[in-house]
Amino acid sequence: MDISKLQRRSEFEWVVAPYGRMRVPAVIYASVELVAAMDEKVYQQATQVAMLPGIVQASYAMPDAHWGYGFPIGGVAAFDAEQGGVVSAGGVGFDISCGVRTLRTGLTWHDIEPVKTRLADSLFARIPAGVYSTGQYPLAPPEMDAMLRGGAQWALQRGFGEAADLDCTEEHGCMAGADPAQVSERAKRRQRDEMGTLGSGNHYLEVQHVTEILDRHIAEAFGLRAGDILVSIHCGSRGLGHQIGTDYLKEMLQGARQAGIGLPDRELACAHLDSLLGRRYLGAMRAAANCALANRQILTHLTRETFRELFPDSRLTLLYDVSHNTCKEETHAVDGLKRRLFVHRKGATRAFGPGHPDLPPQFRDTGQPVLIGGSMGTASYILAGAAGDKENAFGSACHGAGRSLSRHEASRRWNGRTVVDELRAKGILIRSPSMRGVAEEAPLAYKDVGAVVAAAEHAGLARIAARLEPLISIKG
DNA sequence: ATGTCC
Repeated sequence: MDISKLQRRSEFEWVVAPYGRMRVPAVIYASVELVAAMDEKVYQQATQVAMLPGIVQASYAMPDAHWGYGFPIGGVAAFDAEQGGVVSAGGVGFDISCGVRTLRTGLTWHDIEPVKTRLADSLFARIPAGVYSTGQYPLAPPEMDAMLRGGAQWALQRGFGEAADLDCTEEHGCMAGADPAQVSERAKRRQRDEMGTLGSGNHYLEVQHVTEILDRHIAEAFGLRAGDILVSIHCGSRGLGHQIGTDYLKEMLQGARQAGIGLPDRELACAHLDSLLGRRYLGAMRAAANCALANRQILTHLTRETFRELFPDSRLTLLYDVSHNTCKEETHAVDGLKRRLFVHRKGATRAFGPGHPDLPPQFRDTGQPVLIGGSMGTASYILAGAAGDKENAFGSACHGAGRSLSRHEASRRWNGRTVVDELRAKGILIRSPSMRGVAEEAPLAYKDVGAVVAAAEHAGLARIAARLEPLISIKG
């Protein structure tokens, strides 16, 4: 990105003042190196989002931002229904409510290392992964609707997981306002056999160890110590969310034309929040969020079963479950006035800080855990939301390393088998049904996650608590 | 991300 087009408001904050059809500024949080390396498309997309009706305060891009469909991945934008605000399917993303959950295992590196190969093979045998994978829990229509309404709470009632898991899941495991009637039959049909599956692309299940504690107070509150083994699960709403995105994008393109919303880009198709179409999308999107929550809950159950085979006394407890592709109705202070806003976070994690009223009691002192997955074979980080009195980007942070090369370019440059062998030499075991998928996810196809989280911290979005490195990665 | 083009 040409940084001469940006004003540097502070060391890690870059601003495009409104010009042309922009209603608000565009703000990018990043180091000079990250912003210079960003695709020009991020500038274009962040400024075009700033043109949408009812946008409040600014259009934001996180340090891991890259080119997405309509909105940048790593984009945050909030809209006010009373000021003609909109909801956009492209502003949530196709993988609705994709997210990360991290479990503590009570085990240490010394417990895992001798059985690493067996554990990798057991997990790969138990966790369905890959684009065509199906699970063991087909859902007939009435069950499908119950799942779409109940999310992780539904999963718990069906025997997947423990009651305490819900206390450590955003929305307490169930997104309110889900309306299965707004989800097409086609979307439900696609999901029928996909519950409890990881999916493909950048989705993974990783066994990780804590290699560094960077904030002793937060780490202690999160129950993390150096050498601890954690399991992180990154996945979303599979075929259902994708189909909902496809269905509503098409409707929103027609609807925007009829509603007289001038779109700077057809990929920014949207509907007024107070319109029937806008409300229908929100009902469907929230149902997809429950699908993702239920999916991660089932995968948690499968993970626990696998660990119990090798470690009969192991007890896996949930640290937290966060989504990073959402639109949520939240209260935020804008120019000193509290307003109800619809906050789109696409490839961006909610990062509410200490004292935020929406957080469960155990996170009131620290702020919520912000779970940042690196690329395959590289570090992940656990952060905590920043202090509320200087909330940035409506309480949001980055979600991962962010791509630096396209999938196509990555698969051209690397061979999957070679990538697996190189990581094995570093003590990291990869299990995947797709060597092409592994090539697309090669570590060097992503930005440096360490630089991304450092920028997030310096920009005041969140505070780094712990660094994790992978031992085993089950890839889709 | 995705029955990787209904």
